[in-house]
Amino acid sequence: MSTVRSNPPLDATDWRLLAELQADGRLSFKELARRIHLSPPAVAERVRRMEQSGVITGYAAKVDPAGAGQPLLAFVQMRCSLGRCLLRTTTADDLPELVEIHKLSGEHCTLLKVRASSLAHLEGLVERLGEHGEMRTHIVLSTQFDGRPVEPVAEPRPVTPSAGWGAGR
Amino acid sequence: MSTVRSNPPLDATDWRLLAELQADGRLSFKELARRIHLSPPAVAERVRRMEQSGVITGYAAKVDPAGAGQPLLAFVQMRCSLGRCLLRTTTADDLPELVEIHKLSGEHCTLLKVRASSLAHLEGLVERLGEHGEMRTHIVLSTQFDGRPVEPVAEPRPVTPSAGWGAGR
DNA sequence: GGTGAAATTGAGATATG
DNA sequence: CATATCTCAATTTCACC
Repeated sequence: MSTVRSNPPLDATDWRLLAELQADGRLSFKELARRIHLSPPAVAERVRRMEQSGVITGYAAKVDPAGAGQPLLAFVQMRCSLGRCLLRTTTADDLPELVEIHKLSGEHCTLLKVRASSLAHLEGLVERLGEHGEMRTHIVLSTQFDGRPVEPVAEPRPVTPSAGWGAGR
Repeated sequence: MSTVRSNPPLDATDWRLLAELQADGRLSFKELARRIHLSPPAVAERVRRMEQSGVITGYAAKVDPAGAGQPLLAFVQMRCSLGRCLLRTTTADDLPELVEIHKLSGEHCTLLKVRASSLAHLEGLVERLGEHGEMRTHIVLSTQFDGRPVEPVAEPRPVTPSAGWGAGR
């Protein structure tokens, strides 16, 4: 509801809670409290704060696309033709196989992640997408991992500047 | 546990359950039953079957990466140098910002999806990845959607073959 | 901000029709 | 597959530290 604002940074306890809840979103406060050595009310308050601040956006069942009949995955780089841009001429309901849309820097404007049930299905899909502009399709042969939980990252270490170039300003 | 086998195809009721559970993974059987007009035990049996057959792989809290301090997203196409392949010289724990790894057909062998807390962070990360081979980085400017639920897709319609070419075999 | 304990509410697993 | 009962567990709210 509220606009995006910088939330108070997450501490180590919050990250432990997030790790547990991303691995199993149905854990009770009692079980969570046991795992991170805190009391259930304390856990409940932290979780509620992360829910209300937008860090936790919801809870979902994880579905295996292959198990659900969509074993094929591909990425499609697109450069839309003027007036035929996919985002302006098509709605999400028309393309259920489209699972991600990102606008990119660089020479191709859009990156699509698509799932399909068969090569024939993928072929038909690529045919349809081709109506919207130039594109380049990459079929995924295997996936090492996907949907990895959000984890804390190390603070950015400053890049060691080459001697003689000094700081950027 | 068991090997991947073709499961009995999902019917319309299963897909409705999956839609509800992907939108809210904490719904009770009672509430699920109310929404799809079925009895709680019937719902429970369907959900259990999908869990055991591997269609539903688990339940997870959804975390907003930006809210968790990682607002930047990028895709990195890589062609690993021989003997320096990322997958063989690095472990997942060393690169928490790496959220997806896909091996691709085409001229670049690998596509990485990475998250970072800042441009400085991303810069340092790209520097590290560069040690493993030739690469091409695409920064995401905006995301229309991501983590879209798995939905039923229309059966592949056969591509209309050009007259005069006949069937493929 | 976290701990402890009690009461209320609700979920899930039966057995039966 | 629907209905109904039962048993068990979790959440919430309070007072205290």
